[in-house]
Amino acid sequence: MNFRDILTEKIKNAFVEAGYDDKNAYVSLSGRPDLCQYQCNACLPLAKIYKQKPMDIAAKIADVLSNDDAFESVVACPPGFLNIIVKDEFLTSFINKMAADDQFLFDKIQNPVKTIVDYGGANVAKSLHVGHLRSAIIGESIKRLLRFEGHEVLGDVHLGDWGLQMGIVILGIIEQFGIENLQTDEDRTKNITISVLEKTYPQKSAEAKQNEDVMAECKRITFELQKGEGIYFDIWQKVLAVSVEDLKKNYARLGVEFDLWKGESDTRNVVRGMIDALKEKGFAHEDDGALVIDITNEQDNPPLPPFILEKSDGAILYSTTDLATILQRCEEFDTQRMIYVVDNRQGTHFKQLFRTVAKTGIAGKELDLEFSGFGTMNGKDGKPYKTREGGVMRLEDLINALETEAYKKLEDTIGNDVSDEEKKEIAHQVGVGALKFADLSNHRSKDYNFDVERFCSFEGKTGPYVQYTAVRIASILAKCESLSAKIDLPEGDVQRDLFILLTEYQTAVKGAAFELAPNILVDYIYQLAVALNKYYHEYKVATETDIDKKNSRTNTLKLSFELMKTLLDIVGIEIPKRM
RNA sequence: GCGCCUGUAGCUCAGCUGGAUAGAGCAAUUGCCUUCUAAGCAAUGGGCCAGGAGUUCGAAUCUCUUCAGGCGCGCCA
Repeated sequence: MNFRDILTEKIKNAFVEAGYDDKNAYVSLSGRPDLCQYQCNACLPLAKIYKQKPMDIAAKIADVLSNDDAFESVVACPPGFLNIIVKDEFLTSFINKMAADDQFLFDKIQNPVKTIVDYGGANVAKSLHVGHLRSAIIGESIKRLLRFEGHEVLGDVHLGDWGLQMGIVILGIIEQFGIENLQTDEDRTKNITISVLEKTYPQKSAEAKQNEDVMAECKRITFELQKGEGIYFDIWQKVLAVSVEDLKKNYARLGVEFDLWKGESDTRNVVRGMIDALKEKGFAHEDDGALVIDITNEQDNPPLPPFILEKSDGAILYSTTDLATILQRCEEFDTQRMIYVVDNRQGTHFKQLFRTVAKTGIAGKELDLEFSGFGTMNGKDGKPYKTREGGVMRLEDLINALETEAYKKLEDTIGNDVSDEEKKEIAHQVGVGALKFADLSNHRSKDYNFDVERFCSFEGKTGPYVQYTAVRIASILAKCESLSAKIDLPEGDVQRDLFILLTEYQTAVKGAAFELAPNILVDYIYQLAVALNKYYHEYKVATETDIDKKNSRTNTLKLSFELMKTLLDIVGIEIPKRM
């Protein structure tokens, strides 16, 4: 059980015993650490209900708790706060139990929910750019958070591989090589490479936007492709294979792993049946040449646009495949909850999608569909991020920049006994760690300013700071042997504060999971790193001559390190062997 | 036009189920490497929480409003 929950339970009992409602009687960390460790504010609102002075109520509660051996003191403070200090013995006993448990006494969820986190956002034939970074990092972290809580979670990259962009790319390829040079698998393997794809889409897409005829041809090819056979389909298969291989490489570099590499195209065999069923049930009808479902209601202002199943040219689009994907997931995995980690700007689309599911009852059961939107990544000027040359920055280049910077730093600080290979490995861990930490420390839904120079500084509240702290602790632990598992009462304020903070981890994890907001956890990790830096600065461990003190300190660091490692793993940050 | 989001230190951001003195990092100034790694530690300065009104014992947090910025409003994703 969570430490603060234990305290809350005691406080609640006291409220009941004193004859008051315990609804708001929860314990929070003190906002005035100079006065107390924890506080409870419930007496203030109770004053009105019971027509008593808040201080009188607080005094009664304090009195009830005066004999509880968990508390050093519970004091009523004007205008009616309860200021709480716990006994060192009580706190330390909890810390020892935490250290003895390989799950740190985490309360796993009782009813695991079958969940899919949809977070890739990657498009076939387009290289990953900084815009994909947020989805990947945030989504991966949400997946791991929920998994840590005990849910059954799958991550799905959900590739954009069946829409208009495919028509655009295919046309671009045909024009480059000639359709006669794309007939055999051998030809296609020779011509369709990742570097070709990277150039083709931006060029052709720009052209299609300018030229109506080109666009019409792209749309026609898309429509033909969606029949699932023929030369366009053959080309598409190769494009998909080449793309996925490249994407896997890039995601792996970020430490992002998907359980499912599904895409829009995977719905191609069920889309027809779904559309027919929706027509039959009278939900879908024709409008302006397109097949749509009306989903708006009177409360919507402005009215919600209709949900489009088929464009007027007969082709389907992402809304169609997204809907079909929901059905497929229910059927294949019996999914109960789906979380979409997607750019905020797609909010309306998902509102439409969820409304469609609710209105048509197409899933056949209650489904928890959530849009977990994230903000746009902007440059220093607050406008969408561009490279110096004005182009979109590729994710690969960004990671390279950070790794190079980390490598430079290593050359200055680390000894010559470290091999170049190891230096590169560390530079990679530090670079990616910096990137993830920086991204995750901002609130998910807010836009944020992307600044390579700031990311590369590696000082202060950054990933490398946290990694460095962990590395230092590991280095101390390597010099110390723990004789017994015992952790003694705190030797002073710094250690006591650390103990209290250690007990807070569960609140951070649960909060982050509940809000789908990894920044809550990242912030906790940072606080823990700060507390640990203070701790090992103030208390020497390896050089301590008092055996008992040394042992207790070692175990304190051991618990801290293990916890840090576990939490860093949730946010996808690795701890290097040395720094 | 309608809707959604944002506005907190010079800069980048936390805090937003209302609680005591609004927190970090960067930047600035100052100490600390003969004892476990200075990517560190300790300290100082810096705020009418965009403006106004309201609700409340109590507001950065809730409500209304003004201003500023971003985004979205049917066949792109």
